[in-house]
Amino acid sequence: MRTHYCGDLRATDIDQTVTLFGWVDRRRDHGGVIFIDLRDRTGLAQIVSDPERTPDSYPMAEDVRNEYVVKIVGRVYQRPPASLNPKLPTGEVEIYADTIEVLNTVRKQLPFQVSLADNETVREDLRLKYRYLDLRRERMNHNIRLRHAVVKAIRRFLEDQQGFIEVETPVLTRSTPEGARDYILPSRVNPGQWFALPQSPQLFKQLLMVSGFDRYYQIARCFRDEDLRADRQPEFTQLDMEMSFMSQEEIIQLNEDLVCHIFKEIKGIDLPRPFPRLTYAEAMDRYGSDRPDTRYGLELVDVSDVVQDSKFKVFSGAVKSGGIVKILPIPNGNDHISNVRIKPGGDLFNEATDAGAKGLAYIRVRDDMVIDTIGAIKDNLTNEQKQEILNRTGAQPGHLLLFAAADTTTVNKTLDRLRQVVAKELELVDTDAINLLWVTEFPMFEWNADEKRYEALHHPFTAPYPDDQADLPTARAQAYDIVFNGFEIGGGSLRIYQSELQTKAFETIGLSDEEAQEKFGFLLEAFEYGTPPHGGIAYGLDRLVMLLAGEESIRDAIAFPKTQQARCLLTQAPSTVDNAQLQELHVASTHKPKKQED
RNA sequence: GGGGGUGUAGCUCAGUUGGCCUAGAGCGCCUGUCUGUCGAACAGGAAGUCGCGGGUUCAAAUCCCGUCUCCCCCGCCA
Repeated sequence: MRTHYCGDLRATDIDQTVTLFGWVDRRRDHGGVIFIDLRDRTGLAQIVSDPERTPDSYPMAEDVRNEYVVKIVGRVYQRPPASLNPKLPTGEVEIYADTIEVLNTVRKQLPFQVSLADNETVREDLRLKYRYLDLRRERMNHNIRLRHAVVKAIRRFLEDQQGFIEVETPVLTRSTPEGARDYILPSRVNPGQWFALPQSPQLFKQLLMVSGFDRYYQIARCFRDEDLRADRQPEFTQLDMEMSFMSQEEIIQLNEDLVCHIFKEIKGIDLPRPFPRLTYAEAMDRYGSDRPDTRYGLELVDVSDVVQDSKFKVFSGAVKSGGIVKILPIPNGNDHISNVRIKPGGDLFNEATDAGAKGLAYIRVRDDMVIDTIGAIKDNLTNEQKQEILNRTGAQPGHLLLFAAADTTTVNKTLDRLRQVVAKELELVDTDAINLLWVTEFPMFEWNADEKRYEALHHPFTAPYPDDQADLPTARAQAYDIVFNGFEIGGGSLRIYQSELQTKAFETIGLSDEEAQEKFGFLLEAFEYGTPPHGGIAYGLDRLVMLLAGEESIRDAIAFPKTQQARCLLTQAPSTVDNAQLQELHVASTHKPKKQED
């Protein structure tokens, strides 16, 4: 049997006879001596075979090829001084192979090299089709093991230090309104009825609080049938938590403890405490986003009051109709960003109009603080107004000021996007920085102008601040998001635990008593039987692992992810099924496949 | 649903205004030389439905139309 892992061998193992199993990572044949890099999950070890020192193993060493699975028995030796390899943890030693046994060969040409140079990449669709080979590679092997380490750290902390217990909740559950599109499954036993896969264990974890479990967590698979992005998969994993009898402050503290524990375990970093906090209003004001990336400046400046009476109608008009005017000040922007890019047809202009803005005004600050801009702005702002704009933005010669004037949402969305584009282009992002922060005091509801109704910003079980209960539509929620370098990695809230207040919340989003009863009756009823005050949080585990791994796609944090078309290239799922299978489920497809020639 | 990008040897890519393309390079693969390499080196060799289908042309990897894949983004994702 195996006595050691390859990557663990050290000088202290010298003179030992070891048995190793693994894959041939590389083979270097010098005619008289053959080196084999043997790889297992821990790393590489150099195997040596030549006709004099290891006559028995030499014929086999000649025959093995990359990715063969072999068993090697041999003795650990100190490497000759000139042959030490400081690049390898095992680089001080090598194994003289007494025997090399091929346990399995590679019968087909490998679709890509498992072991390849750092600067080479492989097309992602190939990697996904042959994911088992991709996972053999260092990068993915590391990511998946990192993911495990994160989960392990979470479990150790929550279970061993904080008294949480993990409870599994159903994957076959019921469809609920609001939120994302559900994945649904037909019930064979109940013709015409459907299960839904959970978008999150939200309702169950609240019920577990009613049951008195007090501290629940789960590494929970969640499903949302929406279009994919680099950081969004249709099935993903949440670290889901819920606690009873804790204030928002206590929950935030416990979660800072958790996040610090994770960073300490994974990165060996002691994060500074407490994490900075921004209210939602402050985040929107300063960054135009509820998940600001604070690794760089470029804070927005509101000048609505300065320009509200100006003769430049774009500005004053926006303010008069209830909107705002804000500036994104860009130090040295004049050197990097040309007028062509700001004017119609330019990429920054398009970025702005994509966000809903009608255009993009600008002021360039030249030497001696001379203002360079279009005539309409130059002529229609008073000197006092110009001076105040320069003062507020802290403008210096070289500054480019980009203006957005519209309704508040559009202005923030526009400048948030431009802020990110500019930061990336001017390389203002400190990629080594780790910025964690809380965003608090979210509004309970958001007005949906298209559907003319309020929508829950977080979800409809979120509790308002006690002082705000009288007017729910404008109430602030006791909700909190945790943001990591501009990514929302988690969010949670205190929950409503009184059925009267819950009913009011449903009313606010236009969910009638009847509908509420039909969809959430079980929850409302549960609240009638002694419900503790409770609250919780859920983290996007895949996203967290992605960021910790330094990856830019959530797929690189998941062993077997889906493509952007929500397909699995490895198994070719989803697929068609037999008609008989459908009939059994009382289901018929209405999809008409395109004509195929054959 | 929409916008953008992509597809050429097993892999990563080059291939300019259509013709020196009978499609190249590096890596990998195969054969050989070589006893201290570690992305071994050197010599030789095999290897292509230029995503797929149509069209224009004397001539298409290159131009046009359609279509598919994968990626990024918008919408969507409480």
